Amino acid sequence: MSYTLTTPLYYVNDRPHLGSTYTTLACDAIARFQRLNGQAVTFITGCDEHGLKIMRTAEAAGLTPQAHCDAISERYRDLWNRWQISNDRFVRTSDPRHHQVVEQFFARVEASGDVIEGRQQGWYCVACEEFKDDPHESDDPECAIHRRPLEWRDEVNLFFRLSRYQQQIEALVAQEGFIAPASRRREVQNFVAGGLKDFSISRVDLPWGIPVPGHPGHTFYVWFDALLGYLSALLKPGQPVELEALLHQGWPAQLHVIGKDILRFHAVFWPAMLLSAGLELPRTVFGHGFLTREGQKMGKSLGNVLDPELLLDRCGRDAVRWYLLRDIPFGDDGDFQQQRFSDLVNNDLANTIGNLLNRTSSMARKWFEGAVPPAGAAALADHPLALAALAAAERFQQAMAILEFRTAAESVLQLAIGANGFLNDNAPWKRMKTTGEEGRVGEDLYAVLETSRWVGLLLAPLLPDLSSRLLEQLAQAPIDSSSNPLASPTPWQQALRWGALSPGLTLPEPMPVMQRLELDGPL
RNA sequence: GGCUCGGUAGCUCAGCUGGUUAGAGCGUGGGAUUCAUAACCCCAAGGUCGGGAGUUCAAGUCUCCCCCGAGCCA
Repeated sequence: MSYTLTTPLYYVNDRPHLGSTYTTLACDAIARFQRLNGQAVTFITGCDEHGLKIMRTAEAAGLTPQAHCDAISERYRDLWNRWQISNDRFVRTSDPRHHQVVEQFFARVEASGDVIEGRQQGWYCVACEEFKDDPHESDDPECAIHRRPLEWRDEVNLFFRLSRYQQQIEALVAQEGFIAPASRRREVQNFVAGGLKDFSISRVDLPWGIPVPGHPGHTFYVWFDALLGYLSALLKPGQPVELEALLHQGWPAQLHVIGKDILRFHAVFWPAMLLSAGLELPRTVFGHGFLTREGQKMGKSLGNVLDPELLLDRCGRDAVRWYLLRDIPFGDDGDFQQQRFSDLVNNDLANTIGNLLNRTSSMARKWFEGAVPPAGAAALADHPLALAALAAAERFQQAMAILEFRTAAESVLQLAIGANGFLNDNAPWKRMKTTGEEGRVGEDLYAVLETSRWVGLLLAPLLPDLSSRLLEQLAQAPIDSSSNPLASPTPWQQALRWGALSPGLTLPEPMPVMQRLELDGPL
């Protein structure tokens, strides 16, 4: 059982932004979920470091391209560490071993007869690293996306014969589940139906790139080389570079998670390259949406960029993860709204989930000698909260499996809401005043404590930190979702059994597991 | 210009193959309560389901036209 998933390899043109953080957090939740369910996960992320744009950015900063890439990629690595991203690999395309992978891959593609020489003529946007098909203006065309002047190119390049794969790609793209969410499939299908054209895979006079073997003066086009990073990432430290070996250690990838803007590269060009090289295709390409902020696009010109480092420092991992995963439909565009952000975090995490445990633990400690009360009938599988917990877990599993984080989060939240309601209905604080009712009170408290344990468990892939704190308050070991499982069923799966909380267990002093977010002023 | 995806309560969204009084969360207003992180629980407020026409016994849910937003291709 092996599950490989990837984030895009982030282009090191600039420091990490919220978009890449969003993608990476989502992948992290998926990776953790898969591990908890027994999969041996290889979670890949990394940086894409070649190309003219990088070279110029480095130049402008007075650095060599390598020094620039070292610095930026380090920021990514550092940021992911601080977010506690559980990636297994961090690949860099300037790594010498990646060069070897690219060379071997190219040799296969060339052997398939898919590399030809061609003349590339047209307007080029350095920021996109793409030729623009047909800019209207004749004199000084601009890139519509970057609003920067296009550069005229006329050079002899190597081309990949994408056109030969027309039928195979058409079939692939039409396949249920290959492109997700399904709403994005049409767009790609239309593009493919328009006829695939060979695309250039090399550049001349671009020193910051991987030299094309047998073609002096040519370096590989960034995208050709960057996509292959997914393969390089599978190499183990010190392992000799051999493409064939990767087939036994994680390839094909189960899932590429990307932003919707690069869907075409992943769903069309990449599979064709793999077909040409005789390698298996990834199972799913998921193109998620973009984040806006208070209804506006984030951008330097607007000065409204939300910095992930600042967000982390001021709000913490749990809050941001919860908001992004629980409130923004994964796949669609989403809007970051600060008011809603703090409302949701405070309501869901602090008030509903945190306070549930806090109030129950307090009562148990006060009336049952600081310990988990005797379970009695509450340990039975037909207890209303047992049924609720089971139903929530099922819904959670189903939703996570199809990347519907919102539904998954919602199911956990509903479980906690139900438990709060249960407490109010049974009012143990009232009952406690009547003699002879302790047994019943104990059962009710046990049921809610047990429910809280389930909440803590289910939260593990989404909010590993909060999950640990929740479990700690229940004297339970934290759940490790960052390393691959050794046993089957996994400890997590084993823990998801109603009644596993031991009566008599000493409860630690209640401490709020989630601080309310008090943001004065905009982030 | 062609195509794709959206337009449902103040906000973010659910509403499967058409069928009882259109739902949830947040926000707002009221009530109840004291175990708890001024938390929790209950109740309410009514949105011509973007607009128009059509199909049907019946349409938010299908068809056509139009308007608005986002995007892809030209």
